[in-house]
Amino acid sequence: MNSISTPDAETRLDQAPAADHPELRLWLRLFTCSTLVETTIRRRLRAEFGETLPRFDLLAQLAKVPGGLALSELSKRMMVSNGNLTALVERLVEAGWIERRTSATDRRVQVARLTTAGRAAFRKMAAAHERWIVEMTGGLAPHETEQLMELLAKWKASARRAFEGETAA
Amino acid sequence: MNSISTPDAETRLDQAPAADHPELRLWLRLFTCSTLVETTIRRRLRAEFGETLPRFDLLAQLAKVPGGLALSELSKRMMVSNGNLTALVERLVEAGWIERRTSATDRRVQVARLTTAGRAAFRKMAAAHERWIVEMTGGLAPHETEQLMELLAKWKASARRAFEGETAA
DNA sequence: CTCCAATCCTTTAAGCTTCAAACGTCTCGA
DNA sequence: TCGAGACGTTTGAAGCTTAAAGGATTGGAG
Repeated sequence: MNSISTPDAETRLDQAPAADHPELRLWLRLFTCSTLVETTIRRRLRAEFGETLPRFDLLAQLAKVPGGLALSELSKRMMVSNGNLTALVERLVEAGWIERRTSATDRRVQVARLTTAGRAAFRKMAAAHERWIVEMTGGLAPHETEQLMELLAKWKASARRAFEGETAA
Repeated sequence: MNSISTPDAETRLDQAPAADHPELRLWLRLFTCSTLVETTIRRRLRAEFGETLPRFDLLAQLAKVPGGLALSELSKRMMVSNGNLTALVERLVEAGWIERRTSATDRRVQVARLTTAGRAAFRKMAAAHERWIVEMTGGLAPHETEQLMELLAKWKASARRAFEGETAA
C-alpha cells in the first residue's frame, strides 16, 4: 500500500526545545488538522467513488450555480491557479460530468456547467462527504464549534491581509 | 503572472442556502485559513529563497535531529508518502544540503542528515518563516491563541480517529 | 537452518500544482 | 478608429503527490 502512516506534523515541535513562538505551534496544529481531514477525505473519495478531491471540489462549486461559472471565477472560488483548471475541466468534460461553452457575450470567457449526469454523481458524493466531515468533527460540542468559527474568522482576516498584500505588490 | 487571485473557498457556502451543517462550514473555514497561510508561505519561500515548501519542511525536520532520520521516519513526520521522499531527498542531496547514507545496522534503511551548508541555509529561512507566521497570526490575542490551541487539539484527536481507522482496516 | 512475512525503499503511471509566458479578445480613450 | 492596456484562458516546464507494484533485507517461526 505504502500510503501515509500515522502522521504527526506536530512531532516537529512537540519534541523540540519548545523555544518556538506560540504562533508557530498554533500554525502547526492547524496544519495538522487540515492535513488529517483532507487526507482522509481524499482517500475515501478515491476508495468509494474513484474520484479525486480537486474534481469533487470543482463539481461542488458548479452544483451551487445552475447557470455555470466562468473558469476564472471557478479558479478564484477553488483557490487554485488558472492554469490548473484547464486540464481539470478537460478531464471532467471527457467524463461527461460537465460541459464547457464559450460565453455568448464575451468570447474570451469559457463557462463550465454541470450536466445531468454530473449533478447526479455529485449528489451521491456530497452526501457521503458531509457525513465524513461531521464524523471528524464529532469531538466538538456545538458551543465549541461556534467558538472555533469566530476565532478562525479572525485568523482568516489576518492571514488574508498578508496574502493580499502580496498580490497587490 | 496568473497566480491565485483573491481566493475565498467559503464563498461556496456563504452564498449557499446555508442549509449545510455547521460542521461543514467550520471545515471550510479551517481549510481557507490553512490554504491562505500555506500559499503565502509557499510564495514567499519561492520569491525570497528560491525554495519550495516541501524542501523547507524536510530541512526543518532534519534540523531537529542532529543524527539524521530514516526516510520512513521522515515521511511519517512530514505526513507524505514514502515514494514521495525518494525524489525529494535526491534533489536536496544534489543541492548539497543534505546527505544520505545507508544505515550501518540495517541495510534497508537510508538515513538523511543535514550538511553544514544545509543547516546554514535552513537557519536563514526558518527565521523568515517564523516572522511570516507571527505576522499572519497577528490578529489574535494571546488568550485567543491559547483557546484555539485547545479547540484544535480536540478536533485533531477526532480527525485522527477517523484517519487511523482507515489505515488499520 | 529454512522459509516466509514484515519492513524499507524505489519505481512507475497518473494526476495535481505553480509560475511565467504567450495568445486571443475586449474596452476605452485619444 | 485604432492602439494600448486589461482581461480570460491556455501552454510549457518543473516539481509535488499518491497508490500500487517490485526489489532488497531482516527477523522470527517452525
